[in-house]
Order: sequence, then C-alpha cells, then structure tokens
Amino acid sequence: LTMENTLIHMYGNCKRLDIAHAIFSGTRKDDVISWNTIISSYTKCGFGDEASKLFSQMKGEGVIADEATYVTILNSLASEAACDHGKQVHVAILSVGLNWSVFVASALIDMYAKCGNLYDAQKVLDRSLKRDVGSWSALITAYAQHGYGHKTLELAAQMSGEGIRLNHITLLSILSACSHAGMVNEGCCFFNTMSCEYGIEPSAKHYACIIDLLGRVGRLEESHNLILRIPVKPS
RNA sequence: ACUUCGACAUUU
Repeated sequence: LTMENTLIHMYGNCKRLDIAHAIFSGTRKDDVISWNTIISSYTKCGFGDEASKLFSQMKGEGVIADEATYVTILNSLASEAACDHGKQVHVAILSVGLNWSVFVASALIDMYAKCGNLYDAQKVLDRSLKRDVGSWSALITAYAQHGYGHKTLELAAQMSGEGIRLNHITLLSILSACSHAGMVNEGCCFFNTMSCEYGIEPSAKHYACIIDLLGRVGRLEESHNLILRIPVKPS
C-alpha cells in the first residue's frame, strides 16, 4: 500500500490525476494516507471542488480524518476562499479535539486570512493550545498581506516575547509589510540586521522585497546598488 | 512531516 500511496503522490505531482485516481480506485479505500494523498493531489492541481467531494466520500466510507486530512482540506478551501465551508471544517476540528495541532492552526489561520477574515484568524492563534513559528507566521503574513504594517511588527515583537525566533518566512512577511506600508526605515533596519540579529542570511526573495521597498519610495540609486551587490543566485 | 500534511515575497 505504501507503494500505491507513493505512486498516487507521484502522478498527482505530475498533474496526471487520471492515473493517480485509477491507482487510488484500485486500493481498498480504507487507508487515511491514501485518501490524504489523493485529496492533496486534486488540491494541488486546483480542483478544490473535487477535493471537497473526496473528503465527503472519505467520511462516508467511515475513514477517520486525521491531522493531515484537515490541513489538506483547509488548504483547498483557502485557495478557493470558501469561507462558509471553512467555518464548518473549523467546527469539526474543534469537535474532534485537534486544536492542539500547530499545523492545523496554521492552516486555519491561513484559510481565514485568505477569506479576508482577520478577526477569526487572530482568534485561532489566541485560542491555540500550542503556538510555533509557523502558526505565528501565518497570522503575521495575514496582516502583512492586508497592508497592516504596524500590526505586523507588533505581532513579530509579541512572538519574540514568547521566545520564538523569526525565521526566513517571518522576515519576508515583515519586509513585504514594510514595503506596502511605506515603512522604509523599519524595513531597511530588519534587512540590515537579519543576519546578525536572527541568523538568517537574506535570500533572493528578501532582496526582491527590499529592492521593491526602495523602489516604491524612489530610492532607485540605492535599489540599483543593492541589485549589483546581491551575493545570491538571481532569479 | 522522504508514502500523505502548515505559514512564502515581487510584477498583482
């Protein structure tokens, strides 16, 4: 069965859902990993509606959804901004007691954020039994993408206060937030100190963000100089 | 979390 699951995953990644589904259909359909794999394949190919149907079928077959199932289905709902269905899944998660999972929390926060519901996204983090850099970053990214620059930095400070260090994704969201909110000095400060302060060497994505930030406020010369001095592989 | 599974910037 491990072989079948591996093949479903492989064909799903190659966008060959026909083959993936044929292999899945050949199994006994009683293995949660097989279901997770086929649902994930449909999600990655952009067929969220099919993923939701399979999720219903899975429950109909009496297979118990696990942490990975919920994370996968939430990703699918997030990409479609399916807020009502997302709420229902959230209720189901609470009823099976999966709110200890940082992975489920991240996926819930991301789902609410992509639905434009920052209020519920914040509530998920506040009520999480466990928080890690991933669930914090999900919320920080949410505020960053909605243009709340000061709130983004405030949350990053709160996270640090809990003893959780910023990682490359958190820093990327912070730089993006500073760029969109016109917080030039703050953005430059994070960029210049991220290596010594947080032990994160700027990647091509971080460079892209800081160059964008400088460009937006017309500091094109500095922006250009920075481009010439990028030590990482350009994309 | 290498059989499945979270947060990912720019042009947008």
